[in-house]
Amino acid sequence: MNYWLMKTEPDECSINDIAKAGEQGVLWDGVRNYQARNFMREMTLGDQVLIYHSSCKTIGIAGIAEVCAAAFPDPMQFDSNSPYFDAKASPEKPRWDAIRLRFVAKFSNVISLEALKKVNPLAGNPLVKKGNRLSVIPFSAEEFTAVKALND
DNA sequence: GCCAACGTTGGC
DNA sequence: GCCAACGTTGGC
Repeated sequence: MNYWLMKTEPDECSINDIAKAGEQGVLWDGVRNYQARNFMREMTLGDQVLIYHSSCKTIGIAGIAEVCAAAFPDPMQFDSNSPYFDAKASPEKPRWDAIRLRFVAKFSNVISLEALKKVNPLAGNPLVKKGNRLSVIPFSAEEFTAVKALND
């Protein structure tokens, strides 16, 4: 079992949207960063994922989801009508991956970035570093537990 | 809306 | 392989 954090703009896909998707979960596509993609390829079924709302009014971790489909080629890279289209990708040589995420829990309150910066095990985590742009971040069990504890 | 930080691209 | 230019991210 691995732990991760994934960023999303809640206008695009919020923790509520994931909850509404039910058992089959949501398609997590559009990741166009190699480091983030490589992390997605390491994900296995049942991995726990903290859902982080960015670029919005209430920034922070909103809940937990789990991986319900491991990495597969992101269909949007082949769709010339999609903003995620990549002319350099082909079905024979896909470049980008997607996963699926299923709802696990919504926190009673969004755990704010300000609060996260005060969590000891998170010191040094890219999430709380200025200028960080990584949208998929691996978490240790200790980091995950410390975040989850803030919801209790 | 601003702007610092960052990743990617492309000329050389 | 370097690095300037550019586009994007993301907090404020």
